[in-house]
Order: sequence, then structure tokens, then C-alpha cells
Amino acid sequence: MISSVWTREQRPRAGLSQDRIVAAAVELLDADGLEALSMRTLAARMDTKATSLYRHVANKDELIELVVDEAYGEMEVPAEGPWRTSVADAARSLRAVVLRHPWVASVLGQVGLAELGPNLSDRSARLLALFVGAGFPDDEADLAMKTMLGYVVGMTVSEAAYVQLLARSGQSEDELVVRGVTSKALRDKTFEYGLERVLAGLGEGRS
Amino acid sequence: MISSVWTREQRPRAGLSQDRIVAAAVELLDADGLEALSMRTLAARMDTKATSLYRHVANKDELIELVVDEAYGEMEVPAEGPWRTSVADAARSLRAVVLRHPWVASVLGQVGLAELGPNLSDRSARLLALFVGAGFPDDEADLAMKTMLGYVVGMTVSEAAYVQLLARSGQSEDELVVRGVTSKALRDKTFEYGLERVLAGLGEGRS
DNA sequence: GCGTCATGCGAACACTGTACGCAGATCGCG
DNA sequence: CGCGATCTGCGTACAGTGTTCGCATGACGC
Repeated sequence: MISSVWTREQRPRAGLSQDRIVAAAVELLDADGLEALSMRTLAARMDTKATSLYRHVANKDELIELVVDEAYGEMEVPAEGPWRTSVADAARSLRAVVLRHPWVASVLGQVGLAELGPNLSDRSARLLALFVGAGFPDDEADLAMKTMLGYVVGMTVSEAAYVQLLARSGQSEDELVVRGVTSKALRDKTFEYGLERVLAGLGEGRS
Repeated sequence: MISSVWTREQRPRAGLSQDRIVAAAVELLDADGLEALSMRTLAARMDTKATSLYRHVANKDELIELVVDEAYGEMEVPAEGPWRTSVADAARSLRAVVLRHPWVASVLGQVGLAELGPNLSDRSARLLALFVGAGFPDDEADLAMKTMLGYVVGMTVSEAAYVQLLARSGQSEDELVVRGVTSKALRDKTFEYGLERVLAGLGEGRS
């Protein structure tokens, strides 16, 4: 087919690119959850066809790794300040990211913190620096960080799974709360309690 | 086709049942991981056809819930003893279960601790009793338990994801350790450090 | 012995991830 | 400008997925 001037610039196209694909995938995931993500539906959103995506992304698995790391990019780690509040803020930020993108929880067991993309490894480094700055000896700082991350991840994964279940059930959160299910406010309190206790425990053993 | 005496009792059949299906699924999952589980392959192992399974299990999703709860059945919660050692033992037991069945981690974000089957809800109750027995006021016991579970789940999910990645990579663990990757012994130490710190933090705030 | 009900299963459907090869666009170089 | 090479989108196709429906065959109660 000849591309007349009319059809040419019709769709500015802007061209597919890994970044644009990842961005569109995040959007789709936020809207419809993990199981709604297929190469074909994603392609449809960007109005292309599935096979075109493979020029910029090797796998669906690779795409998911990219998308997860993209989410970690939203995590904020304070650069300075008293260590307990800085670490607590970082923890809250991580929790916020996962609750904002609950599908992250769905793939954590598969992608894990194992394959670390640039964003996650950057955040880990900054977090580690907080502990070192707090006076933890180098090797213990690593252990302390992992302890704190373990708590936040575990707590938040469960919470995200729960929130997604709520969403699927179609009922509003308020309705369910009446039936004895935990509310957002209560989950916040729960998280804060545990976070404080964990940090207290870590503080006890420092340098 | 007539069923002669020969073909009749050839396969004692024993009949399909939900329990047998769940057991076979656990076996398959332990051997080949989550993504190797399809209704057809599972059926083939029990030599039946996929559609027969649906007489005893509503969904693949339901099957997975059942299988996960089955795994939780292996978790041991001590009934008595000083609270810190009892709770620590329960935590270690939970970690052991997940490491023995790493696919549990793969579905935690989807099934979560949200849909609790009989085994999980039983273990939660027993665990809660430990905290209550330790002198935590009733409402705080729940928070403390969730804190501890959060830590164990988060830590262990990451570890299981990592172990599965190792398995897929085909290389032996020893080879990778040389290249600076954490060894089993080190992961044990890490877990124990965090567990101790978390329990210390919880103890600080009790009754 | 007969009707009822539970069970296994063959066929089919809509959908998935992805390999392959062709076409058209784009770009570097003469 | 022109031409070859390389890049990009995509149509087609394949093997595999979860699941539904309807038929047949077996077991069981009366």
C-alpha cells in the first residue's frame, strides 16, 4: 500500500519504544490488574498488534520485570534526618507504592527482590546508607535493612492481596467493613504499630 | 465398549477425589513449580483427563487456594513454653514450609493470607494464643502477631523467589555462591537476626 | 430390576505467548 | 540525489491454556 500524505502523518505514531510500552502497561495494570495484561490487549491500547511489542521487549516476563522496577521508581528515600524517621518514611513510601499498584504484590513471589532493576537497586543503596549513617556497623546495616524490608514487604503484600480481593468482589469497602472486615484506617494503624516495634527492635541492637 | 474382567480392575482407579487431586498437585508443584501446573498436565499425572478434575474442584483458582492451605498444614505452632522461643519456633516452621514449597511464595500476592483456609486460620489462632499467653492485651496481641507474620512472610517470600530463580538458572548453588551470591547458611543467619530483632521490639512494648 | 444420580470424558471455544518471514520506512554513505 | 542495509510493524500460524456442555457409563437406593 502506498502511503499518501493523508495517511502518513495521520497517526503521529511517535513510534513504539520500550518506555512507552512500559508506561502503557503500568496504566493497564493499575486499571485492570495483572490478569488483564496480555500482549494483545496491551498492544490494542497502544493501537498496534501484539507482535510489534516484541521488537522492544523480549518477553512478557521481561516486560513484567521492567514494569515492577518502574513502580519502585516511585519510592522515595529521604536523604538525611534522624535515622528512625527517615527509615520510617522510606518504609511508608514503599508501602504506598505497593498499595497504589497492587499488582506488584501479585508478582513479588516470582520476580521478587531478586532480579533488581536499576530503580530498586538504587533505592536499596540509599536505604542502606541511612542505616550506615545511623551508626550500624557495615555488615549489620545490611541485616537491619533486610529486616525492615522484610516486614514492610510481608505486611504490604498481604494487604495488597486483600485490597485486590475487595476490588474483585465488586462491593464497596464500606459495605464490607460493616461485616467485620478491616478498614483502611485500621490497616494504617496496624502497619504503624509493627513498623514502630520493628524499628525499636533494630535500634536496641545498634552500634 | 464392554468392560471385560481384565480391563475392569486393571486400574483400581480408587476414584478421583478432592484430596487426591490436591495431593497430586502439591507433588507436581514441588517437582516442577507453579508454571508447570496446568489442568491437563495434572490430570495426566493421575491418568485422567483435565475435564474430570472439574467434578471435584470448581476452578484452577480454587485448586490453588486448596493447595496453599494444604501447605500451611505443615506449619507447627508449639502449644506451650516461654513465649519468645515458642513464637520463634513457629516463625521458623512457617519459613521452612515456604522454602520447602517455594511456589507458595509465587501465589502469595494473589491468594495472600486473605482467603484463609482451615489450616491457616487454625495456625493463626494458635499463634494468637501464644501472644495472649505472653501477657499481651488482647487487641495488641493481634497487632504483634501480624507484625511477626509480616516479617516472616516478607523475608521468606523474597528468599523463595530467589531460590526458585536459582533453580531455574540450572547452576548449582555452590557455583553461584562463589560469584558473591548469598549461601543458605548466610540466609539462615539473616533470618535469625531479623527474627530476634523483631521479637525484641515486640517484647519491649508488651503488657 | 429399574430409575436416579454421580462421575469420567470427548469435543469445542475463546484466548494465551511467541516464532517466522514479508513489507515498507528510515538512515548512512557515495 | 540514489541506493543498499538495517530497523520496524505486523499477518499468519502453532502449541498450549482454562473452562463449558452434553453424552455415556458406572454405582446405588428401593
